[in-house]
Amino acid sequence: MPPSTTAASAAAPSSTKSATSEGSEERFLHSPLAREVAFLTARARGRGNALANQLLADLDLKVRHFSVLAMACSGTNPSQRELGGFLDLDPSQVVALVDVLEGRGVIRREPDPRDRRSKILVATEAGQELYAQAARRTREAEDQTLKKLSSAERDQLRELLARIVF
Amino acid sequence: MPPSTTAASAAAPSSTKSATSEGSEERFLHSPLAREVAFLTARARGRGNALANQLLADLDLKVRHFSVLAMACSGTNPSQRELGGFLDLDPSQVVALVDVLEGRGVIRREPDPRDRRSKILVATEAGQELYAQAARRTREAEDQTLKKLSSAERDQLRELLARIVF
DNA sequence: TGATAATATTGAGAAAGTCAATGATTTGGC
DNA sequence: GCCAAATCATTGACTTTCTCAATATTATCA
Repeated sequence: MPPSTTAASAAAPSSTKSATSEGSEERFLHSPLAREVAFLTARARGRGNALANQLLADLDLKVRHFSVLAMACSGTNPSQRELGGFLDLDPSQVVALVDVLEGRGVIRREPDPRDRRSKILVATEAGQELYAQAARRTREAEDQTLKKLSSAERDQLRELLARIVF
Repeated sequence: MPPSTTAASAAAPSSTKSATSEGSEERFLHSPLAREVAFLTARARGRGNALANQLLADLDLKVRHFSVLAMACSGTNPSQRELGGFLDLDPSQVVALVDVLEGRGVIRREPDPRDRRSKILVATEAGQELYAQAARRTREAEDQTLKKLSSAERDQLRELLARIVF
């Protein structure tokens, strides 16, 4: 038996080209998925990540490396486990990331005076300098992705996101 | 020669256990990274995804499958290429996802009357039913992840995110 | 018509994520 | 103080996801 609904009855994609740079996405803007914050955050993260990775490329960094470098520069002296918890990384991923950054001489593993199992991450001088350069680029990336938002709206977005993830 | 800066001078993680369920993250809350929306969206996406995947598990769905099912159910009749663009998926990933969903009989590839290269995605009856069940679960997941936000704040968050990703 | 581009597909390889096992160490109960 | 259980970093295997190039079919357009 044939399905009750006949498909492909509403689409008219190729006729009108949008004036802006966007393609045929207006059609999907009112779909239920486009209202889910899970979808929206996934897309925001995807776009932001891609742009940031692009801007960090000439420093041989990806956002994942930048994130651990940033934490090593933060003065909070995180252990690897704490870092993994904060960045949502498996312990094994942490050692891999720390290995490459330590291999580049930008961070160090230091013994934790309170617990000899644990290792504390700190940035070297070179690490601080690299972080300074990288942070400029990620700020640029953030500015770009938030360009449609006012300063107040950016703070608002930050605050709302912080409320749901902490 | 010893390094100029002595590390591990400020941490006191294990002494006070937080009253809530969170661990030692308060220490990192004022780090620069915690103010970056790239980081916040990544974390939000990670948490949301994990919870949604959990709630969808008994339907043998992940959010990635749910997303294409949702679009197939939306009445917008997306082509595979359009779907990939909207969901930030490589064409090859789209065919893989569509293959499994079509194999389960919940969506169909239909010929695009305007372009015989392209294939349009529509949901079957079984697909609509599966989507109804799945959507309940993702709504539950969203409600859970946004539980600290008022209804107005949720709308605000949705609107701000939509502005930056569309 | 013929050249160029776009669509879905395949396949290969890299990157990222997941998980279990292990040695060293700490913690907590006794 | 001692022993069992838990925790931390690490390794290695494995799965999933991502990325990219090549291809056959079909559209577009000069």
